[in-house]
Amino acid sequence: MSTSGQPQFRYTQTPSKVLHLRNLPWECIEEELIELCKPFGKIVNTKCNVGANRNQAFVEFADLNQAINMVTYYASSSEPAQVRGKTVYIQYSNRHEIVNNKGPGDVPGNVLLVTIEGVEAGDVSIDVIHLVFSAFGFVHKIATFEKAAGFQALIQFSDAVTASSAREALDGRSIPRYLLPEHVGSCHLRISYSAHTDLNIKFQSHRSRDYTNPYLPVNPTAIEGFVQPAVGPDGKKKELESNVLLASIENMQYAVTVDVLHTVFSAFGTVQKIAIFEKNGGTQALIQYPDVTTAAVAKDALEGHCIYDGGYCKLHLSYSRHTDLNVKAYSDKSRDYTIPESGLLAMQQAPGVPTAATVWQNPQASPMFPGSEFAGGSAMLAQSSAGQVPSWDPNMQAGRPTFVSVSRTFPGKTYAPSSVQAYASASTPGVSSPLVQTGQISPTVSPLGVSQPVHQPNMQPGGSLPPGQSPYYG
DNA sequence: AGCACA
Repeated sequence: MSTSGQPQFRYTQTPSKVLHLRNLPWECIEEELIELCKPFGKIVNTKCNVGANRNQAFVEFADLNQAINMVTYYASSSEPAQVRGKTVYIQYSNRHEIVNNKGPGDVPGNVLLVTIEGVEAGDVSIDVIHLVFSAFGFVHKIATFEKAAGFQALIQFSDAVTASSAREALDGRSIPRYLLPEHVGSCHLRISYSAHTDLNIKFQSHRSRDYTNPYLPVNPTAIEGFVQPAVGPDGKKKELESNVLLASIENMQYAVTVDVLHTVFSAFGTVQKIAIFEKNGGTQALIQYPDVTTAAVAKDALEGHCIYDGGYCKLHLSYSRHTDLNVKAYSDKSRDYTIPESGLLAMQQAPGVPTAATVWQNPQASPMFPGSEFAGGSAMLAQSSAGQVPSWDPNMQAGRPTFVSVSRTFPGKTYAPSSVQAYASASTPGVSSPLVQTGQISPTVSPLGVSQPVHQPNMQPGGSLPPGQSPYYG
């Protein structure tokens, strides 16, 4: 069944109504493809900006003869096919139809997902991002974070039209050099659409902003300047407490699923959300409780204990810097128990950020806050007039007008007052969970028994039960 | 300048 493999040469290729175009300018847009091809027939589909360099494209004609016409025409023409002055090479595609799988990032929305390539998180301040994107309209909110893909930002506009104008203008372009630190080489913006419609910004911080809500509290850790481990009265470092626990799972010989974790951690109170992920080759999980107290009890009770008998899946717990996980409601790696009917809702959940089953934003996550001045000391804050779309010139030199120094308060356009309500909804559901007191958890009694005694792995302090008891995940 | 990975 190996049909591929043989290199196809121009003269031996079987005709197809799909043509493969190479050597296009990377900026090439569909209109230009159509312009080039439509003299030869009816175009029913295109796919442009294909390939690593985004310089290839496919065009599908309604009829095979139309494609043949185009190929034969340019095969004997003295004028090569051109787009923007570049010679375009045309051949039959080795496929016979274009499959347009629009990824989630291609569905227009009011929130953009911007990947800033070639920079570290610290290189591009949120003010610079705000400045750049404000050129296209009022930026409501920005959340930045680091992912495998690199430094990313979600940028929320009023509507999809504004967002798409920003995308059209900026995708593939670079942030002007003068807005970047010296050491940054190139930094291309890769822009797609997020499925989010309204970002949930909890704090104004150096990595997230809500420009619609001047009353939003400033990240407390930002005010302090640094997130430094608090020092207890005894002078020892005290962990910052949190309602979210970070569990590292050691010696993970058996599958640890969301359900298993839910069972284990529910013994101490309502578990709101769980996210499992891989880090440094190990498995970790975040478990969110409604409050710090519950988390503290669970942490103390479970620390160092094993999910399975025999020392398997040993838990090490610490407090996360997260306070509210933003997870898919229902996936194999995450669960949001605060959403009713999460099984159904899971289908509609917004996969705003690609690649990960779990996504969370944390305004407090970075340990550093640059400077005491809240706006990060940036003198580059600019307030461009919302709604206007200045032309974007990446070669723009410093010293251009438009910069005004803006105070360290946030540009206080109070738009939708309704946005305030959104924050109220971010709190915990009104489930008062009966806490299992620490004292009640004898080291020899499995807390698992509390909730789901049947068919669940045994929570053992150190494998002291009779050996040979196998976990139910075998 | 050489085939789409959503």
